[in-house]
Parts: sequence; structure tokens; C-alpha cells
Amino acid sequence: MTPAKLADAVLSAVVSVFTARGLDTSVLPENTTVERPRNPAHGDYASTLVLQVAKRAGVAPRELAGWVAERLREEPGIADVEVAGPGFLNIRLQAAAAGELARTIVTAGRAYGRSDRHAKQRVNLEFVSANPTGPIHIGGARWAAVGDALVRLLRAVGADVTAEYYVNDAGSQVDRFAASLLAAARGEPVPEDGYKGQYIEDVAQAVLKARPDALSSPDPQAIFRAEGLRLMLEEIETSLADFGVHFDVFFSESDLHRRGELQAALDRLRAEGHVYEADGAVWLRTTDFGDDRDRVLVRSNGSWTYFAADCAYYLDKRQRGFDRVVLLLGADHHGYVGRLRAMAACFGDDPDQTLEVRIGQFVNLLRDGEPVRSSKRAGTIITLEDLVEAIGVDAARYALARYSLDSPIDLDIDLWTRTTNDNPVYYVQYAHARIASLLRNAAELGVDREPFNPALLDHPRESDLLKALGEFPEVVQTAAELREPHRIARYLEELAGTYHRFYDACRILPRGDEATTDLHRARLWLVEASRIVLASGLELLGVSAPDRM
RNA sequence: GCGCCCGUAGCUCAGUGGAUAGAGCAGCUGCCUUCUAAGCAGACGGUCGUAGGUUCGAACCCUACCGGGCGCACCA
Repeated sequence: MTPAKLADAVLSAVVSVFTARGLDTSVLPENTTVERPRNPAHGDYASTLVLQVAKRAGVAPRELAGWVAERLREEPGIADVEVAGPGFLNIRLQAAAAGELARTIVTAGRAYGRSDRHAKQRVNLEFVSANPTGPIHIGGARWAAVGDALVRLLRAVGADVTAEYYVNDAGSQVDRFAASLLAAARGEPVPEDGYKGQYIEDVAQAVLKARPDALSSPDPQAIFRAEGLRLMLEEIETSLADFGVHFDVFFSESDLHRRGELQAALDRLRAEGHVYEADGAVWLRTTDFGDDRDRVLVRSNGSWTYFAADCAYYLDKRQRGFDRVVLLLGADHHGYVGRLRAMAACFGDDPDQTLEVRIGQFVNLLRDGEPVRSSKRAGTIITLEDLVEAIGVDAARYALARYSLDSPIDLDIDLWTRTTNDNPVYYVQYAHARIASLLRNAAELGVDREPFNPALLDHPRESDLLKALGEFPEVVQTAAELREPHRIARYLEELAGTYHRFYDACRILPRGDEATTDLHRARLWLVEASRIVLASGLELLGVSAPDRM
């Protein structure tokens, strides 16, 4: 029996008690969940549903709990139900019902934990979107790891997701980039406000190689601009691909300009009545929808603001049919949230429904416990590629995805490069490799899984493992809905620990010339189920599940 | 000054109103003649920043304060 099915059984027991006693069923929720108590004395699962509804139903919680317990005990698969404390329901499953979960998981395979709950949702998830004026730095690496995991998670719950990268190829920073390349190609010092670093030199040379005529053309900077952007973007795509991150769309800001979408967005906002002119500039009255101050769309010199492009971009996404626009931004952009939400409202949308801005804290790099300064302009960036080279793709992705977005990450380079066994990802991967090895041995010994008697899985470590495996679907769903992939990593660490403890306490394969028993076979189901969930969870994070370590 | 985020074990961090608050790492004590010891067991370690409030119940929700990070352009 899965926790979800048990929760359904609890709810229907409550409904039937309410109906039988003439209580007001409208105070009941549409669905409920069961918890896994830490204390084994509190049963395999516990429900707090009675506590939540008793007061509004006008019944004493303990009395209501008693009625529900009586009804629940008749449910097949349930061994016992106790009323505890103020009205907790502590439920114990029959070993056979609990053990059946192993069959459920093995039968479902990779589909276990996945659902179509959000199948009707079309989501556009934009992340990284680093300026194409340099390589992806360590901060961008975090959004790449988290964003890609989120894409996988949302797809796991059935959402139709487009992973998108916004290429800021139209602003003045691109001019500075082009000017820096040109200067480097001419052997001149880069401009004061230009970009520094070896990569500028490299890209400049690459441009010259592709376009030997660049310096003698009528507008050299235009060539360095176009070619430089192309090369830089290529490099960014390559390092992301090496990191296992793929985007469905690289969306160019200059395309928005070229297609006149900024003007179209402005017209639309004007028609909605939120645009006015003052001091020679064109403003959007975002204060109508909670922003601190109104925002300029067209400067008094006639040029578009970056924000105007944001408006056009949002409108473009909506017109492409996305009903949910999700942005992953760094903490330095949190000041944008208010204006972005207000902008969506100015278009007539309800930002609570259509726009979601997730703010992530930065990655601080430490070397010997000292912060490492990372500045793109000064050329002292630590890039995604540096990180991968130092600690590998698996460790890097895992390290960047295992923390809450709200939490800044202190990544000590020396620690991560020096010690590999301190790394939690190995703990999880090792559990998978251990299982793979064991399954190879089982195959060699000719141990089969049939027949399966789930009632034999009644050892405490076996029950713990079954319970941990049973949590996976809800963890996936919660992680997807809250946009918090780190929950998957934390879950996997817990599952790996539970497996290691099971492995330590329970012999799985027959030793020496022992005969194969039904217990060996039953445990093999449990082991295979564990492998499936570990591999499935690691896949959601984009981390490999090795068969050997 | 205003806004957002954070404050939980020595360190790094989990914990979307439930029971005795957890994990990893560091440090201590044990466990490999047969399934991977990159593992396991045990002990140690806490006024959940402070003070109030909300309720059957608060690390979690509300208010104030303290401390830290990051933002507050006709820059991008």
C-alpha cells in the first residue's frame, strides 16, 4: 500500500463517519496526506486529519478519532489504528500490504513517482540568461543546475515545459564587448569600461580567423560585434551542454527589436491605459499595481529601456501560449520583481497566475576559507568550465542543486577538489553502485525474484526502506510545485542512508552453498525497487547513477 | 531610510502548524574470512537570533527589535 492510498482510505473513513453521524462534510478537505512519524511507537503512518477538522465539525477530537479508527481498522492491509494524544491516528500496516510497494515500484519502473498531475500546464522556464559577453560564471552555474533540474521535475509531473535562455544581445554592454574585442584585435589596451580577461583575446583572435577582413572593413566594430556574439554564444552553449543542460529556445533580444515587438507591447500597454508621458519620456504606471515607482519605457532621447524589452518579451511568451512564465533570477535582481509583476498586471494578467519569479542567492567561492573575488569586468571570473574541471559534472550539479535557493552557497574550492569522499553525491551514488554490484552477483548466482511473498519483508530495516521508497512520489510532486529541486537531493541522501542501514542488517543473497529462500527473493524485490528510485531521483537532478564506483 | 532573503549542533545545511528538532562533515568509541567499509553501530553536541502575539499545538504564521547578505536609475 502506498502512502497516497492510505491517505485516501483515511479520508474516506472520515467522510463515512461524518455521513453516518450527520456531521457537516463541507469542513473536510478534498484530499489529505499521512505523515511518517519519527517515533516508531507512533506507528508506520500518522494522520492529523481529525485534529484539523474536529473543531469546525463541532466534535471532540478524541471522540471523532475513535470513530474514524474503528472504521479504518476494517480496511484491508491495515493492521492496527490507535488514537493518540489530542487526536492523532497512528496507523500500522500489515507487512504484506507494506511489502507490496516493492512490486508496485518494480512494475512501474521509471514511471514510479511521476504523474500527469500538471499535464494541462504550459510552462516557460527561463534561467541562466547570462549576457553573451563572456563565459558562464559560477553564479550562472547554479541557475543552470537548479533550472535544469526544475525542467526535469516539472516534466516528471506532466507539465509541458520549454526551457528558455534570454540572450541580451542588444544593449550597450554588447557595444562595450565589441569595442573590447576590437581593441584586443588591434593590440590596443581595452577601453576603461571594457571587458578584460584572456577570453577577450581568444575571441578576438577567433573573429579574425573567421573574418580575416574584419579590421580593414568599413565598420570593424560591427563585425566584431556580430562574430563575437556568435562565437561567445556558441561557447556558452557548449559549456552548458557539457554540463548536461539543454535549452529548447535561445531567445534573442535583438529579434524583439527587429520584429517591432517593443512598439507592439507599448501600444498594447497604452491601450490598456497604463502609459503616460512626462519629462520627455514614456512611462508605464506600474505603481497602479504595487510597484515603488513608475518605470520608463522610452527615454527622453528616444531610446528603449531594458525594461521595455522585458515587457515585449513577457508578451511574446504569453502570445506563444504559455500560461505560466517562470523566471529564475539572482538576488541582485530581486528589485525587479515588483515591476515585473506590475507589468504583467498592466497587460491585464493576474501575476499570481501567470508570472512567477524565483530569486536565488549567490554562490560564494572560498579558497582556504577566504572569499574569492569574481568579476567579469576585471577578468577574474571563475567559470562554469573551471568548476567542472575542478570537481566534475556530477559533483558540481549536485553541490549546486542540493541547497535551497534562499540559501547562499559557500563553496570551498579546495575542499571540493581535495576530498571526494566528503561529498554527499558519492554517498548517494555509492548506494546505487552497491546495488548494481549486488544485482550482478544475483544474476551470476541465478537467484530469481519469483515467487514474491511480500509478507516476509517485516524486518524493521525493511519496513524503514519501504516507507522511504513510498515517500518518493510526494517528494517529487512537492519539489516540482514549490520549485525546489534540493528536496530531491535531500530525499536521496535519506534514502541512501536507509538503504545502507538495510544492507548492513539484512543479508540479501544466499551465502556459499546456501539454498535460495523466499526471503532472499523478497529482498531482491526491495533492492531492485531501491535501485529504481535512486536512479530516478538522480536523473531528476541530472546526476549520473553509476553501476560501478 | 525603504524593500527582499537569511539567522537551527563546533562547521555546512535540511525541516511548506504536529508528538522527544534532524543529516553530513570535524572530533571520540567500536564493526570487514563470503552480497562494494566511498558503508554501519554507539556516544558527544541545541535558550531553533531576542521579546511578545495568534491556537489544542509554533523552528515554521503575525508584530517589534538585534545581527548578516543583497537591492533601491531615463545602467544593463
